[in-house]
Amino acid sequence: MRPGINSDQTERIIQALKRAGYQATPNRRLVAELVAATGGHFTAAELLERGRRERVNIGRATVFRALELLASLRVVERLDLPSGSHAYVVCDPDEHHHHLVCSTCGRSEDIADGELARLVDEIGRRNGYRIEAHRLELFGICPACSAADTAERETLA
Amino acid sequence: MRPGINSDQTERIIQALKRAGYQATPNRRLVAELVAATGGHFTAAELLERGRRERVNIGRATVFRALELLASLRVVERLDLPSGSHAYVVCDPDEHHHHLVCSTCGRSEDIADGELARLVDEIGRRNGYRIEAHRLELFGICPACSAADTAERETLA
DNA sequence: TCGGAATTGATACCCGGTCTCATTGGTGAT
DNA sequence: ATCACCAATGAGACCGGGTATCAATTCCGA
Ligand SMILES: [Zn+2]
Ligand SMILES: [Zn+2]
Ligand SMILES: [Zn+2]
Ligand SMILES: [Zn+2]
Repeated sequence: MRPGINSDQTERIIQALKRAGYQATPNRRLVAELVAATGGHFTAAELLERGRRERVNIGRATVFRALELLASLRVVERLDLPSGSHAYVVCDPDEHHHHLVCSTCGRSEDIADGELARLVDEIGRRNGYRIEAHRLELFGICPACSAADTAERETLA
Repeated sequence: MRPGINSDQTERIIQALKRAGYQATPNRRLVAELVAATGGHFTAAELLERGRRERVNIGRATVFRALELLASLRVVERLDLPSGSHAYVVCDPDEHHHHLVCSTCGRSEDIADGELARLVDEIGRRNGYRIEAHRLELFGICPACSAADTAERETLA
C-alpha cells in the first residue's frame, strides 16, 4: 500500500470498478490496495485482517462483497487450492488465461491459454458437448522456494 | 443399486478398498453402491439422503469419511463446480485423466490427459517451476441436454 | 440541497466439512 | 471359540467460509 510499486495496479482496479458503473468508495479502495499489495494469493480472511490493521471498521461482509465484485469483473479470480481451501489472485481482466501457483509461498504466474483452447475445442467436439467453460490450475514449487529448499538441504548435509 | 448394470462398478470400488488394506464394511459397501448408481456427479448431502432412504442410521461423518477414503484411492474425485459448490464423480483410479461435466444434468465424461501433459511440462519449464499437480475441468452441455434444449425451443416457436 | 439508490456493518444464519469421544464391530492370533 | 486390539461408527459439537437480513449511512445526480 502507500504510494509505491503497486499504486498503478490499485488504480487499475479502481478504474475497472468505475468503468463498470460501480462506486469507488473508500472501502473498495482499501480492498483494491490490499489486493494490489499481495504478491501471491490471499484469502478473504487474510485481507480482512490486514484491512483491520490499517483502518478499523471494515465489515467482514463488505470485504466479501468487494471480492465478489472484483471477481465478477475478472480483476481477481478465485482459486481452488489442492488443499480444498479457496484463495484469490489478482488477474488481468482483459485476456483469458490460467494460473500457476507456488504451493509453498503462494506466488502466482499468469499462463496464457495458448494451445489449450484448441485442445478444449477438440474435446468438446469429440464428445458432442457444447463447452461453456474450462478451468486449468497448475501447482508447483517456484524457483525461489525451490532454491531455498535445496540450500536448506545442503546445510543439513 | 440392486444387482444391475452397476454392480460390477460397485465391486470394483470394494476391491479397491480391500486392496488398499481397508475393511469393506456394510457402510462402505452402501456408499460404494450409491456412488456406482449415480450417472453423473453427486454431493455428499445427496448421497447421505439417498443412503438414509435405503438403510437408516448411516452417520453423516461416516459418509464423509467414506468419500474421503475413496477420493484418496482415486476412485472418486472431487470437482469444484463453477457455481463454487463441490461435487464428486466416480473415476478410473488407474489412469490420470480429467473430467468433462454437463452443467445441466451433471453427467460426466473421463477425458484422457493426452497432449496436456506435454503442455504442462513446458509451462513448468518455461517458468522454472517444479510442477506437482494440475487440474483441468471442462464444463458444458451434453448432447442429450443440448437436444432436449433445442426440441423445447422448437415447440415454443 | 434533496431524495432515492447504493453501500455498509452487525449479526444471524447456512452449509459443507471436521473433530471428539464413547460405543461397536471386525480380525487375527491363539 | 475366545480374546485382545485396532478399525470403524454415530451423535453431536464445532469450525470456517460465505450469504441473507435489515437498519443506518453515504453517495450522487437532478
Ligand atoms: Zn491471472
Ligand atoms: Zn514459491
Ligand atoms: Zn447433460
Ligand atoms: Zn492431466
